[in-house]
This record gives sequence, C-alpha cells and structure tokens, in this order.
Amino acid sequence: MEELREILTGGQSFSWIDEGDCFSATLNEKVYRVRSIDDFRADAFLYGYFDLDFDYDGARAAIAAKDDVLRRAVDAFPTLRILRQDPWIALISFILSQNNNIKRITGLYHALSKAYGHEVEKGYWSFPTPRELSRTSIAELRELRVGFRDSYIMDAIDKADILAEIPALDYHDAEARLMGIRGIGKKVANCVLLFGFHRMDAFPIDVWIRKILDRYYPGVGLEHFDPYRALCQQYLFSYARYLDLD
DNA sequence: CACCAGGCCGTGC
DNA sequence: GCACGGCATGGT
Repeated sequence: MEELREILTGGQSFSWIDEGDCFSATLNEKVYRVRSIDDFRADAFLYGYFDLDFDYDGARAAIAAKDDVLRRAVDAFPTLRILRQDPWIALISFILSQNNNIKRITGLYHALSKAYGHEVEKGYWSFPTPRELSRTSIAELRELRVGFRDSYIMDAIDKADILAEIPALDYHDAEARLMGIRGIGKKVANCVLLFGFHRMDAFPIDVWIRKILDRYYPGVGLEHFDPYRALCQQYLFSYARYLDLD
C-alpha cells in the first residue's frame, strides 16, 4: 500500500481511490484493485501502466549522484514511478488540475466518469471517451462544479484528434500543438506529454517545482537533470511537497 | 475575512 | 516580450 500511495494519489494520476485496504481505479474497461507493485507482473495492462520494463534502480542511482537535493528526494521516495496513462485521460485530468488541488481534481475526475462514462462494475465508472464526453455542455459541466474550466473541456473535446499526432512530433512541436487547445499552457502541456505520452524530455513547472528550483537550483538550466529530466522533476515535485517549502 | 490549490487568459505596456 | 488581475470552487 504505502509504496504505491505517492505514485497513485500524489498528483500524477487522479484515477485512483484509496479504499483503505487497496487502491482502486476503473481503467481498460476493468476495475483494478492494487496493493503492491509485485502484484502487477502477471497482468499485461498493469505491467505496462506501471512501467515495469524501465530500470528504476539504475535511474535512481544516476539521479542520486547528481546532487544532494536529488539524493534526498530519491531517498524519500524510493518507489516513485512515472505511470503510463492514457493521453485523453491525462489531457482532461490536467485541464481540471489548473489552480486546483489534488483532492478536488480527483473529485471532478470521478464526477465526469459517473456522469458520462459507463458503469464497468457496480459503483465504478470508466472515464468517458471523447465521444462519450461530447454529450456534455457548458451548463452541465458547470453543474458538476468544474468552474471556469468548462470551455477548456469543450475545446479539448473538439480537438481530441490532436492527440493522435503527438507521438510523431518532437518536444517543441508537440508542446505547441497541445497549447493550441484552450486552457492548455506550458505547464499542462508538459503534464500531458509526461503522464499521457511518457515523454522523458517533458518538465512541468508548477508552483512546487518553481519553489524548489528557486531555492536549490538558482541559475541552473534544466540540462542539469538530463538524461532523466522528467523523472528528476517527479522526484523534486514529491520532495518539495514533502518539505512543504514556503 | 484572507489566502491557496500540479494555471491560463486577456489586457496593457 | 513581461506584469498583472480575474477566474469557479472548496478547503484552511
């Protein structure tokens, strides 16, 4: 359980619910209930989703050797991983995330699922596809309490086909293409690239990353974190929240 | 009452 | 190009 908590409820995915004795999520037309990373080797979907082919031990060692801050971050979150989430789910999730907190983002994610997804198991709804979500309206989105993000979601539905183009594009073109959707700026675009496309050249800079960069890396370019730039970002994000930098 | 949350948009300079 | 206020909502 605890080795998964930061991964599943720490702000990279909003699909997972803490059920007390397990974490649950409705993905891939099933309800998954998980307790430990070791449970995932026999399931093809979870194997890919949890990025089990990647050598995290090797990457962690290289990252920890870069500087003391990263070493402490890695030590504080030894089981952290970057999930391989669905691009559309990541897109809407991180539209919901702007100027919002993790608890409420998770609530909105599941409100959209219940309203427009389909019930896979009693009490568990899939996240709506673009086609399913297209049945919504500005008024209905407001009733679900998404606030000013309503028009952003509507534009994302209209432009969902953009996601199919992203894998063929280099970092800058992919980022620019995503930023053509209303409500997607540099930060959200990088979250979609990282969590939805597993792009290891992405580097979302949110309020927490901003704080830790300003405090511990003044004047340092992002090349410092290569070749594990995206993974460094995730360790630093968790560590900054853990330290509660002010 | 204030300020904040995995920000972005429109405006003004 | 950069600074700034506004924006929905719920929590502290």
